[in-house]
Amino acid sequence: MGKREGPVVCGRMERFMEPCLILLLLESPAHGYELLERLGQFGFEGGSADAASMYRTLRRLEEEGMLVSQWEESEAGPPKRSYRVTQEGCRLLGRWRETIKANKSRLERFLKLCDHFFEGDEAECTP
Amino acid sequence: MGKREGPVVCGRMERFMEPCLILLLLESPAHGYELLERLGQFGFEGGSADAASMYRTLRRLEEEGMLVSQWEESEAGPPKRSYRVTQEGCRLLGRWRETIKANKSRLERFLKLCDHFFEGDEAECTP
DNA sequence: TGTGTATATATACACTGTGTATATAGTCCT
DNA sequence: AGGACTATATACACAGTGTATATATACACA
Repeated sequence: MGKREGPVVCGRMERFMEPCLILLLLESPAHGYELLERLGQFGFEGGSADAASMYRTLRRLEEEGMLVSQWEESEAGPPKRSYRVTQEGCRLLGRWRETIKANKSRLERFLKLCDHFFEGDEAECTP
Repeated sequence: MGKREGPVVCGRMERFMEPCLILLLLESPAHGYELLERLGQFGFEGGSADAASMYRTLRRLEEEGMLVSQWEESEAGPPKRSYRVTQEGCRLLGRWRETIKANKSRLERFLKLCDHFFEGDEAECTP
């Protein structure tokens, strides 16, 4: 009943949050705290790690000219920094799109070959 | 004509080489230098960075009991360390398989939403 | 009035994995 | 002897992430 089930299988996709943020902001301008929820659809759990990563990424993207922000007074709660995407940000998203298509293909090739060694949904194979 | 086309879009999938190596060794036992070529089918280019990463990963997987190795004398060239997968390694592959299925879904959700903002194969969208 | 909760943004520090560069060594060719 | 190919390995620096913490406003409730 230990929580130990072997070495970590992280499968973390580096920087993947970046294109997700641009895409969400393209749907509609928003501030960080709101984006944190909407990131859920791409598999981010919205924990404190994701929050830290998100705020860092938003700041960096603005430094790089991919986003612009403005402070907005809130009726309730502290002020929020609202972001929107620039033309540069759009071009960046286009490059991410190609990269992500390529990565999807890599995963598909892996899974296809993997299926030869697994019986349907079996969790194991034999050496 | 500069090589500069904006910030880096690395899209690196952390540790992805690990399950690829196990899968290739499940197909047939092999040594590192040979695996380096076969890794090409999963998008690894086989450069010196991949080589370093591969040898490190093979050694770690053996330490963790996922692989076992033995030295083999070669008719031509230096001896080679030949690896094969253990039962533990098979279980690990099973967990990677689930993780990678999940990541494929994340990428698909991204691409599907992305398509709303791009015209077919267009490389750009509008803010 | 003070305490706790929710909202909202931000950053310091340590850790992990990667990329670059380099080292070692045997075999074959010229 | 020198260079190319095969084969394995590791030191060092860097980049991205996770944890922990800091700051500040608004509101409910005792």
